[in-house]
Amino acid sequence: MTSRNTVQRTIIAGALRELANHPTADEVYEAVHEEHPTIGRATVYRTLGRLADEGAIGRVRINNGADRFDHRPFAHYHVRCARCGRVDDVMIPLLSSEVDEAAARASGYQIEGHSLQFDGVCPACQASEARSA
Amino acid sequence: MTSRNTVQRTIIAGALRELANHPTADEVYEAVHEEHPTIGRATVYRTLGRLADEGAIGRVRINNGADRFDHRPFAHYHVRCARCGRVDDVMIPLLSSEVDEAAARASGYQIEGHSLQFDGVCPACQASEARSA
DNA sequence: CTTTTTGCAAACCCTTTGCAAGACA
DNA sequence: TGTCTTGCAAAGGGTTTGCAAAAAG
Repeated sequence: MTSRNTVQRTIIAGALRELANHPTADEVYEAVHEEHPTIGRATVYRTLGRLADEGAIGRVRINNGADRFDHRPFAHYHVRCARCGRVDDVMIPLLSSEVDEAAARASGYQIEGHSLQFDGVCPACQASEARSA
Repeated sequence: MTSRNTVQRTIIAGALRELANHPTADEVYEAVHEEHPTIGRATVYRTLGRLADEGAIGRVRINNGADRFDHRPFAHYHVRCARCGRVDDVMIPLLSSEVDEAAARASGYQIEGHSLQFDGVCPACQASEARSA
């Protein structure tokens, strides 16, 4: 239950903070592993999972793709580019709790939360499509 | 481009119609394969994918889990039980297009759509937790 | 000292792919 | 016919796991 402060944990959390744009666990692993070749992939996956479970970092579950991690622990939505796979923040207000309540009424479930993912085309891919059109 | 009407296609679409509760491709495969042992897994995956792309059936992408298929082709939201993994429909109105528009404004993406997944505890698991509490 | 965490490799789940043979239009 | 689809097995991406050794409290 108690979560120990290991060297690896510090390194991994630090690497996540320095990596921009929602890296996947594997991207964090690559970055960490380059500086600290003894740190294994399993440790990175486990540590990121633990940090996310504890609420210290955010985990962005992507439909049909690797999970991504976010060093900022507050909830917000994300959008994924259908062309290049890039993931960005969508800083709009969270859906009101009425939506969860309506879902609870409609389904009989006890709703614990929701995830909303937008799909679209990022500015860069829009530009390159306009160019080639 | 033209989509052919093969025996397999008919069988797979039929099996999906008979399976309740959003089966995974593998569950469809199991059902189909039992009746028609020559039909392979790849065919089931490919056919379900094609049917979904054509809009004949729905594909429910689950965070962190296998895709599920729905013989009803109209869009609706889903909820997944955090305990048993069951997936059910959530028949609430779709989010207004204003939400997509706000996301477009906030992100610069050209938004093509969104997916909203609820997470919670299904009635059966609620009951079994109440019993053991 | 006790319990958690690590590192490694192997296992795992879900899905896609290459290719030759077969089925549709 | 021409081309789409099938079946098979193998490969692929992402993540988890078993286990003994090492580290944290």
